Amino acid sequence: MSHEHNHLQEALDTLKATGVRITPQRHAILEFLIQSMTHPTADDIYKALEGKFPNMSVATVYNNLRVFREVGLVKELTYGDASSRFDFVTTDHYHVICEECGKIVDFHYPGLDEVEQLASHVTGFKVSHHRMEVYGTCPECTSSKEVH
Amino acid sequence: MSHEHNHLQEALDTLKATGVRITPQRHAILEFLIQSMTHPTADDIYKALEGKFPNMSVATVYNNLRVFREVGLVKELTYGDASSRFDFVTTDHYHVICEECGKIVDFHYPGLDEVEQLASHVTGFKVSHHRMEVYGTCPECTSSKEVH
DNA sequence: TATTATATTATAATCTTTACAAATAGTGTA
DNA sequence: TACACTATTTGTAAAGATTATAATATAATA
Repeated sequence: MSHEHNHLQEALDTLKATGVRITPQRHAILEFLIQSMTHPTADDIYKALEGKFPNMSVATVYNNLRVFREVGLVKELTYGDASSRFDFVTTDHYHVICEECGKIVDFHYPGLDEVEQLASHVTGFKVSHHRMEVYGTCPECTSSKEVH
Repeated sequence: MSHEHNHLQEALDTLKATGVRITPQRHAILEFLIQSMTHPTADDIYKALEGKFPNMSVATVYNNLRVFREVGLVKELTYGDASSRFDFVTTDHYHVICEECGKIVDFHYPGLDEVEQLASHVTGFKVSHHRMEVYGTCPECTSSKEVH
């Protein structure tokens, strides 16, 4: 049984446990998110599935991404550009983003608990979580800039 | 000479040094950003200045915020909600955001250089910078939830 | 299989941000 | 100070992402 299949099954179980109906569209969106390594936008997902679901509405993609987010299956990433990107939640990881080509690469790092603790101490907030992204230039863009 | 005045003067010097013209609108936008503790949206700024500049266009606000960002005077913050927020750059700090009322509070923390280094090492990226935000509930919202 | 609430679809509407062209106003120089 | 040159502002339109709405279709359950 592959990792992808595991993730999908767990996600479906989560939906069932939360009383969220499992429709073909939801199944397909989840499947696509899990196997996708590219942190797609809502429109990416819409385009990727229009072969399988010629009649699917963009609203369906947005609706279901919101449902998945509320249930905790999916994280919404808001960077500077126009549209949000969506990431299936697996283990804790952060993102490095290439400022040239927009590529997003995962990297693992132990959770920044001490930052949360300091923030909580200084501001009096009850802290729930944090987000962090690192920005730079990916190896491909670096090398293509060196060639003249 | 107040801190605000200092910041404003430095900002104007930066503009002059970069060859960016200093217009009344730019002056006012900068002034508002510096004295504002609320990380305003472009529309907030537009509304705040429409008394002083009844004819100012929203486009002017956006144009100038982009100019300030390019010159490094202003940071654009993109959170989950619809519109970007703008922050006058002073010293390095991070933000805690209240998930109940949206309040944004600054806190200082030594730069997370080691995270950047690890990310660079693992992914091969040339890292330029990072962003981080902490989320939680502010003291006011916490106490108002406790009362029944 | 029948029922019922939930999900999907199609479309319109909203909201933020950008593009564009014409009018205006800074800035350096004579 | 007046001129000329160019950047900036303005007003409006357009683009793009996301949400709202109402009618239709469908998943879950007995």
